[in-house]
Amino acid sequence: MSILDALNPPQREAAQTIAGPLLVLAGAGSGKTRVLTYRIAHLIDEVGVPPWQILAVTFTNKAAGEMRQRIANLVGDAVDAIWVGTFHSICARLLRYEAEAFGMDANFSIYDESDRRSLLRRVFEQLNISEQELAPRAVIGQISRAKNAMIDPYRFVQESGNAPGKEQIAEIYTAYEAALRQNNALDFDDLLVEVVRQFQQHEEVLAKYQQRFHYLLIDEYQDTNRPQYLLTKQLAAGHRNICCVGDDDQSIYQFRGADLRNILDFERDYPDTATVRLEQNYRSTARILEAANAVIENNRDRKGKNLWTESASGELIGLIECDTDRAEARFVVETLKRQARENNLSLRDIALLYRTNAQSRTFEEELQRAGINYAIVGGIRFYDRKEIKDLLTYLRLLINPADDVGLRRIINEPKRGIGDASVQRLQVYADQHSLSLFAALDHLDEVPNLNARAVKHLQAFRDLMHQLLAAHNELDLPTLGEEVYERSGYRQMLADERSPEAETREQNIGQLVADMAEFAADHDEPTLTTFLEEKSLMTSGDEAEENAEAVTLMTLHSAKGLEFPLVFIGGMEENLFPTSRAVDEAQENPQAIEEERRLFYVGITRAQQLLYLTYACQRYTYGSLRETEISRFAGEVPSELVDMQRIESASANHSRGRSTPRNRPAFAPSDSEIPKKKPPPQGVHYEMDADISTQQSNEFADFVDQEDFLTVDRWVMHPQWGRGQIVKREGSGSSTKLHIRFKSTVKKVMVAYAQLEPA
DNA sequence: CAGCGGTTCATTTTT
DNA sequence: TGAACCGCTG
Repeated sequence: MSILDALNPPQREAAQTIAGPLLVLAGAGSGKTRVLTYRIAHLIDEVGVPPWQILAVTFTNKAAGEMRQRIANLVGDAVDAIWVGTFHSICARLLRYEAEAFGMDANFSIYDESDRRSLLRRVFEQLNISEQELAPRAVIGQISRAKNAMIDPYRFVQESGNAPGKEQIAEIYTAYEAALRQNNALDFDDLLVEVVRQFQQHEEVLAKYQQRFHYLLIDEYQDTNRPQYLLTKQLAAGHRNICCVGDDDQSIYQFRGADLRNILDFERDYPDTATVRLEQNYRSTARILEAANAVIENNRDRKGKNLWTESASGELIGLIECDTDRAEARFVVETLKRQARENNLSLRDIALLYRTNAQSRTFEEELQRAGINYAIVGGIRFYDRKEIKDLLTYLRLLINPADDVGLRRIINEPKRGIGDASVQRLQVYADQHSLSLFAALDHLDEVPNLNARAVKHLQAFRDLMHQLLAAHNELDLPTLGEEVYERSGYRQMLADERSPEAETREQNIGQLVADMAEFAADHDEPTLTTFLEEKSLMTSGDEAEENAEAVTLMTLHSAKGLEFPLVFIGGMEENLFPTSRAVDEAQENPQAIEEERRLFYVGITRAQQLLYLTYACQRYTYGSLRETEISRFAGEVPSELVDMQRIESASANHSRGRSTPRNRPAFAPSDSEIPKKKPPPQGVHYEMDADISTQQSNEFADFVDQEDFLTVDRWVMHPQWGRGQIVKREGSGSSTKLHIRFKSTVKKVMVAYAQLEPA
């Protein structure tokens, strides 16, 4: 009797082939995650491998969390010692651990896209380049590409040679890297590239990890880029027990440097590779699978495989023509309502997929009109909201005061009378004396041209930061968050505004503090650094709530790895899906369309039972109605699998932009009567009760001790995770922590912040 | 220095 | 359609 008895023969082979290199080619829905988790459980429970010798790399934090949970179900607490994470989070961790050996400052900031842009703006200023003559976006793209090709500025300069404009890019790249270092900051690309480089230069450190990690597992190997590939190779060189899992047909991130060769050439890199193919699909109906196979067949650049299934044939695939994007959204909403009713589906079973985030709006509007709950994955991350990012930036500065990009962001946020002119003067002084802006604040009397008023405001800001620095050493995480919120004047600013938007922001900040509390409760050593690191490496997909009764809206990219009984893919139009870019590129290089096709393949294979493909003959783009053409991909689905329909809009009343419903019930408001309120904030954050969130923690302490519903075995409601049962209670007063079992996971929460209610 | 209003420009996809 | 940026005014 083995754990592996639950697997089919190829799955079992993949799970128990533990020595040497192993490539698992896992088709969509073939039980890939199952194999990975059972493999790890097998290693620990049946082979006796200590869990800390295992490293598992996933594509998203969410996938890492799910894998952890599923492994825990099999092996229990042993899961805690396994390293599971994304390449980026693992690299960030490595860099902090080994900062000393690597000769780095462990307190580095991690720059996201907007920080990166701000930094580039500064570099443009330095080099006297205007954003008109050179698009920052393009420059960032080129720099990023160079980094991912492991070309440093020095080599870039050498190789830029005669290509027009390259010389200038080289200059910018050099200055950009220097600026990053001055700010003690790394961008996303750096996290990977730095580790690879440092390992090359510090073999003794690499050797340590090579010895430690006896077993490596890399998921979504088809989407690894060059540095990820190199890092994998470096680490695997020790014990050579490397297991890569992937599907060349689902490679959809080549646009950001993923290299299909990593998987196609795996057997060349490791000549003694064992290869296992998982080709039985357990997810979709036969028709859906057949459609997927037929579509991907059109790609030349693939290893080739054929998924099969024992499932019933299922329904035909709907291919629906609509007049406009609005009609498309109406059709989708009507159909999902009907299908949910007829097939007894939960809203959770339904996904609306699209190529670009911009397409979500119409769907959102129609869902709102119909009163259907929805959740968006992607789009704006919670941690990208202005107020959240501002607060996190204050916190970031407490760790790394040399972070000029961060300092500029918050020095006058909220407004405290420090304008651009003053910052500019401070910057000049800082540059002359090779100081950070923060350090320059200590020499205000030496900064030329500052008037008394500016000096006063700058002093006040400096004092504020020093107070917060002191607070950082004394307070626990959530309390520090509240302190920053209060002392910075941010709370006051929002309170003064008295608008619904400000109220939402206040609630979001309440959520941030609650997150900090959760983090504190969940980690043995909750430091600000690790908190910030986790949050800056999170994606919006990681935030999605699973228990919510809501339809899921997301891009096809975000949908990778997920499955739903009912799936709609909208916008099946040329120049949208495939994108106009891909279409243009295909003129010269027919392969250019293949990544789009793989994306379509990913989309189709998300569907378990029912699949609809929809397109609109006219679509609003850039604010005006444009004619469209059906996507070539629609025609690649064999016609015998398709039920084609045209949805007639009753009258041509859509010419006014927002059309009115055809058979509008007398009692329903028309569009113009609906208050043009912004859609509710995405995700789960809008449900929070403002009154509760702004309570002080010590008021809660008394409350907590009085409340008798917070005892073991009782059921409670958590605003984020829903209903759960208390399994354990730790500590007392304001530091009381509870372990609560929710539907799919056990969470530790801090009572003082968790806003629990009896259930 | 801050806030307003006008203009311009853009849409892939995301760790 | 919108966000984001610029320049003007109070």
